[in-house]
Amino acid sequence: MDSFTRLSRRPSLTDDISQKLSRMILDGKLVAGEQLPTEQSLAESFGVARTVVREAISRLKHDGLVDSRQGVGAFVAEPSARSAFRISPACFEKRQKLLEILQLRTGITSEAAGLAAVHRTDADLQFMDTAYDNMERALSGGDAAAEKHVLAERSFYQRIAEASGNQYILEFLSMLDTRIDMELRSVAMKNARVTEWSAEVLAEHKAVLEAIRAQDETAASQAVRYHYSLAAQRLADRADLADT
Amino acid sequence: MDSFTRLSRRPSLTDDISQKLSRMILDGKLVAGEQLPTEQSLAESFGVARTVVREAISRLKHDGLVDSRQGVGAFVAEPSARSAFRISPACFEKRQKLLEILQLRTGITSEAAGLAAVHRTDADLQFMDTAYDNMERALSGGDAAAEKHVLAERSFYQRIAEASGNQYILEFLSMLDTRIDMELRSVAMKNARVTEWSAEVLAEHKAVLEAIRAQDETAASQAVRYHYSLAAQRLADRADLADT
DNA sequence: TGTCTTCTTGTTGTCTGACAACCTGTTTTT
DNA sequence: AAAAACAGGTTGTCAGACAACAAGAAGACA
Repeated sequence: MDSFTRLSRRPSLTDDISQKLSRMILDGKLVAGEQLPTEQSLAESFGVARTVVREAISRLKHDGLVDSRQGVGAFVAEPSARSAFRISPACFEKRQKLLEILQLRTGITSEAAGLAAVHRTDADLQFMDTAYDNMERALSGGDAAAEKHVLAERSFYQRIAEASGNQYILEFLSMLDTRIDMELRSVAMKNARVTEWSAEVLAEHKAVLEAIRAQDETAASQAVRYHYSLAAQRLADRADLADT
Repeated sequence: MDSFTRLSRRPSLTDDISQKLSRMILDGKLVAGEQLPTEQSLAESFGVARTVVREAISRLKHDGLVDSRQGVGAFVAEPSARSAFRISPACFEKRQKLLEILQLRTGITSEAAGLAAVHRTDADLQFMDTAYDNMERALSGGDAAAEKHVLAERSFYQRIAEASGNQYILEFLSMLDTRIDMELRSVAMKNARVTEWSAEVLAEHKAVLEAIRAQDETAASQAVRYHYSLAAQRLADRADLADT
C-alpha cells in the first residue's frame, strides 16, 4: 500500500521523502541506471537528516526501485526489475492458500491464451513451438529432469503471455510464477515425479498450442482452463502438499 | 520485490532484520493489533543499532504490515489492512493501457464466475439476485443514474467474486476496481451514456447470473468473457477514451 | 614504458548519543 | 470532583563518527 493511500495518520517526513523520491523515478526524472545523488546531498536538498533519506531509500530498495552498492552509490533499477504488481508474502502463509493462487493464475493464463490466439504473429508461434519442444525433450529425461520440465513449462506459458500483447498479463504472470517458485521449490518441486502423468500433461499443452495456432480464441482459453483444472486436481492429490 | 529475491547482492543487516520481523508477523508470532517490542529492545535483542531496526520497520510500515504511532509504539496491522496485491500507479499513465488492464480483469472475472458456478451457496445466489435487481432498477433512471448503474454493476461482480470462495480473486478485483474508478471517474464515468446499450448489457449480465444459478462452470466463465469483449469494444468506440 | 602496489577519496552501512514531538497515566492543584 | 501540571516512555528526527567497500590516482619497481 502506498503511503498516501492511508489517510488516517499524519504523513511523517520519511513518508514524504519516500514518496518524493519514488515519484522522481516513476516520472522519469531519474533514468534507469542513473546514479542517485548521495544521501548527504539528498538530505541537504530536502532539508532533512540523513537518517530520513536512508529510511526512504531503504523503502525504495525494498520495492526494487533502486539498487545500492556500498562504497559506490545508489542507482535507479531497470524497469524490468520493478514489477507493476506486487503480492504480499502473506499470500503464501498457508499451503492451502496456494490452490487459490493457482486459480487466480488460471484465469489470467486462459485470458492470455485467448488473446494470444487473436494477436499472435508467426514469430510468436515459432517461439511457442520451440518452448513446446523443450518441454517434450525435458520429459524424455524422466524424473531426473523434473525441474527442467517445470522451467520449460513456465517458459512455454510465458511465451503465450508475451504473444498476448498485454504487458500487465505478462508481468502479473511472471511475478506469480516467481513467487510460487520461491515457495514451492524447496517443498515439492525437487521431488516432483513427472513421469506418472507426463503424456497426458503434454497433450494438454499441445491442445493450447494448436488452438493458438488455429487462432481459435475460445478453444485456446478453454484448453488452458482445462489443463489447470486437472493440474489443480493433481496437486490436491499430492500428499506433500496436503499438509498444513 | 522482497530483498531476498535479489540474490546478487550480499544481504545487508537491514535486509536481514526486515525479513526477520516480517516473518515474525507472517508466521503469527506477533498477532494483529499486538504491540511490537520497542525499537531499542529490538535493537538489543537483534544485536544491531536502532537505526537498522528503524529502517527495517520503515519498510514494514510501507508494506502495511505494521502501523506506528509516535509516542505510543508500533503495532501489527490488521490483515485486512495489508492488501495482498499492489499495483503501480504507473500502470494508468496512458489511457491506452487501460484496455490492457481491462483484459486482465476479464480473465480474473471469468475465472471468478466459473468458480462461483461451482461453489455458490443459495445465500450467494440471493445476494447476486439482489445486486442484479439493483442494476436493473438503476437503468430505469436513464442517463441520470449512469453512475449509480456503474456502482451496481461493480457490486454485482463483487458478489460473484465473493461466491467464488477465492480470497485472492476477490481482493485483486476490488483493488483493480478501486484503482480504475480513481482513474476513470473524472474522465468518463460521469458522462457515461448507458441508455444506448442498456438492454443488451443487462442481458449479458443476466446470462452470467443464470449460468451461475445453473451451476454451469463453462457457461458462466464464457458469459463473462462475452460481456467483457463487448464492453471493451464499446469502450474503444467511445471518443472520450480514444484520445492520448 | 608497463605493471603492480599503495594511497587517497568518496559513498554506503552501521553505531552512538542526544533531543524533539507525542501519548498515557499519575500526581498535584484548584 | 475536575482540571492542570508532571513524569515516564516511545517514536521521530538530528548530528557526528567510524567501519566497510569500491574506484581511481599516485607512486614504486621491473
